[in-house]
Amino acid sequence: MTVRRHVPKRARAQVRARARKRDAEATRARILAAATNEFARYGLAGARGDRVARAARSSERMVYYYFGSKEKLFREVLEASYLSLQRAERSVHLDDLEPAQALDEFCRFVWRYYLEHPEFIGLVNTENLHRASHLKQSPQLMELVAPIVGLLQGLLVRGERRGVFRAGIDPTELYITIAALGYFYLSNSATLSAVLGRDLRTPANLDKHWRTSAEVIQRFVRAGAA
Amino acid sequence: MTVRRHVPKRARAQVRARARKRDAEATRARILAAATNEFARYGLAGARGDRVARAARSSERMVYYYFGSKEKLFREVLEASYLSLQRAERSVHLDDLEPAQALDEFCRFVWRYYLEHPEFIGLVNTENLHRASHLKQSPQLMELVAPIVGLLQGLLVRGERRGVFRAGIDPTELYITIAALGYFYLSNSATLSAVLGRDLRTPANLDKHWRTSAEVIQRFVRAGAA
Amino acid sequence: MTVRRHVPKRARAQVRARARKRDAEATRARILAAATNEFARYGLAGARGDRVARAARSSERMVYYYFGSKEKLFREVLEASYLSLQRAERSVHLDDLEPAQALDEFCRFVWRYYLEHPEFIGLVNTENLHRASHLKQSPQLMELVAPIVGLLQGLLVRGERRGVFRAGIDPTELYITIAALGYFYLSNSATLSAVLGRDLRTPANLDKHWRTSAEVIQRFVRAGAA
Amino acid sequence: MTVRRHVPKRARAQVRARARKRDAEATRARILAAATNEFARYGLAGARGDRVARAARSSERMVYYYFGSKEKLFREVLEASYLSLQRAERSVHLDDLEPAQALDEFCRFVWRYYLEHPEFIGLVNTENLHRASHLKQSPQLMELVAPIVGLLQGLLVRGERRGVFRAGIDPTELYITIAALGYFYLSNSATLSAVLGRDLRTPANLDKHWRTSAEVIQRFVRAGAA
DNA sequence: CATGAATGAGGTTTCATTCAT
DNA sequence: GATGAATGAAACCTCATTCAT
Repeated sequence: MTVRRHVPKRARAQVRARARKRDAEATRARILAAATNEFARYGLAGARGDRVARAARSSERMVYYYFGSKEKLFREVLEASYLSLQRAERSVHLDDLEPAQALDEFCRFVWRYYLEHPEFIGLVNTENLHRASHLKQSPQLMELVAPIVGLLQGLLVRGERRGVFRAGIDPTELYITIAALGYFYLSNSATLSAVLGRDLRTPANLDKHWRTSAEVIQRFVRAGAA
Repeated sequence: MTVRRHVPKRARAQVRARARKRDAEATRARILAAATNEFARYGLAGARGDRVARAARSSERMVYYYFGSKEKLFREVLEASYLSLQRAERSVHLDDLEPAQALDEFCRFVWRYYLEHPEFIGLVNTENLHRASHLKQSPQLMELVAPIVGLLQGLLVRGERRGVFRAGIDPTELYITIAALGYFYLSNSATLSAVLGRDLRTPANLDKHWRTSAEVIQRFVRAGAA
Repeated sequence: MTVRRHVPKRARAQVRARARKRDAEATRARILAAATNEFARYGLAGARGDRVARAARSSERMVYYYFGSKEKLFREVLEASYLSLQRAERSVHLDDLEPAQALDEFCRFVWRYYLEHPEFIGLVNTENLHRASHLKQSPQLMELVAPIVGLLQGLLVRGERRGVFRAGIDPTELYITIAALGYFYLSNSATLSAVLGRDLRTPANLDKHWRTSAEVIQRFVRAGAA
Repeated sequence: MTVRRHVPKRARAQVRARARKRDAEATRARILAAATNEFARYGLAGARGDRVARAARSSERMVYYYFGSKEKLFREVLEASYLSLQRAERSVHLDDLEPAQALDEFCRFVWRYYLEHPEFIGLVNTENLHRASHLKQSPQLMELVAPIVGLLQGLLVRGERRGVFRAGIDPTELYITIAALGYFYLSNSATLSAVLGRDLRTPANLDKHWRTSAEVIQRFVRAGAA
């Protein structure tokens, strides 16, 4: 008989459970991750339950065990994606920078986020196809972006006071403009590349677009002749 | 029973054949229109053959009779939509206008086109979900937008010569930027409205966005301090 | 080449179609018959689509092709069963008989119908489990039994005038009583047999019950001391 | 933290065990009650384990823990229901009453029992759908109703001796007839109401039916002209 | 040419039940 | 003794497509 150090009974059970794949949290998380990818790639209608199950190293049955239905799964995926964006947004701190630089930083953040989270773009497109019906069911998400607009507003006021930004800029419109420049380019890169005969996904072109976008924004807010 | 004048048998057959042909083409057109709407609203995976058939006052069987398969139908719909855009673009004449005004006109055209052709946005989003795989199969469409970029390039050169536009602007990037501002706003209005707590589809907000976009572009190209 | 008599083109097509099992009416009818049996034997929840398909020498797909859903199939089965009963009821003619004999004849008809249509009992029990929710959706069935009650009423009046039936009998209650005696015995024969230790389905016992029932009814309506 | 008197460890364990046992039995009872309701409302095939668990404020797992399988649970429910009826029947005492009045009392008991135990009707219908297969597996239930038939037989003999009941009435048939009048009316009230266009569940109609039934039985047994 | 009938394959979901502590 | 996690099997239903005249 082997000697063993005392370990709390509960902890031991968990260890064994995890080994045997009886870890609810982990299973749920794997399914959610797989579903995020699936919905982003194929949309809601095109997503397949068995692909989700296989990618999550689980079973289709488990998907329903944890999420109830395809639509509910999509809702959770969407919520999680927006919450993820929100979390990232909270990590942006612009107060220490000069207004122009801060705005530049913000644009860079947005661009990077879209670039590094293609699944977000896929999910949001799908949700727009469905006229935001799932989003509307998540009350907590209704005021998700509000803080980010507030942040931009503060920045505009600060810049205006220092005389570097002009007055009269709607922060919501500014936010939409910044988002549009990055989102559209990445979301539509496939058709645009085909139709413009130019691969928009090469590092050089990605970089060029980022620099163009930054300049578009700077010139838009900059104080100066009307 | 109706009385009818004697008409040679052969001629009568021809008339009937022509009528049938007209009907056939009308049916085909109705199916194509219905399918355009269906694919735009529901995506490729979400589109339903029976809905197309019903909306076209035809039968599912006819859809296959004329188009062979769902994917081929989608391809035809997509082609027709891009050709429609191309036709509209050819109707834009900017040579008689001042460069700044001409650019404004162009922006207005793009915005209007997206606003009045929501199905185009839906189809393009769907095609991007499929990584432009259908578009790539239509050789004639490969250089569809090229002329429009050429047009912009001409405009930029003209403006630069007159000293109203600055140098160094990539016409392709300019085109993408103009497109982005309109497309993103309209394509994502549902989720943005939900998340910003502001209905982006009200006439007032649509107009505000159009004016903001026009200004973004003007300030971007305008000659002046770097 | 074989000589053959002229046969209308359409008829020939039908013949061939039937041979190849492309006869919509017949397929639909086979499915309906199979479903009637299935629902009667197993109830709505217990009925299985594949059993219906197999019994109908068709496919599960065809069941949905013709009936849309399990519930709609059940509704059609139920409607058809009630219509079948109605048709049988219309064939009962009691006007030529003496009132007492006519009533006897009517009881016999009811008893026989239940005895020869066990599927009707099964379906009606199932529908009662569902609180008649399907029946309520078939407007045409709402006044199905009304005529039969009217017929009984006429009989009661006639008997009363001749002094052989007493006054004050509610025809609806009489109908329910007649139905109850037969229906309950046959519907519950399994549990009753088990619990009474006597096989209620032997010919002798079936006959005894029929005779008892007839007497119960006769003594109920007969004129005489209160 | 509550202060508590010192109690020997062993005794405390016993108390706890007893409490647990009480809890266990209470849980079991709640499940049985919930299952009774569920099977009565939805039949065997239509019954859902999770609904039973929720209604019993327990878990699906516990249902299997205590009852092993859905069918065994149904068997227990059925047995308990028949035993409940038997218990009620044993409380009926008719010896002190005049035969006619005693029979009336008996009819009233049967009617009341059905009226107040709709779950009994639901369960029995379900069991008949299954051709009494579960009932046949419970040996103790085989002679459940025998005593009640014996009671009726005694009553018939008594009434015959006093000259108020006629001879030759089969007590089993009498029992079935009494049961039929009440059971059928209540079991089929949904479809009958729909089809007769008259709500059989109103107090007035329930009362009218009870009175009719009582008269049917009295006239059936009463001594008098053949 | 046109069409009513048919269908294989696979999708989502549910069900009763067992595993493993 | 009690329980959270898991699951195989099969249910219902849908989809894009073809058959056969």
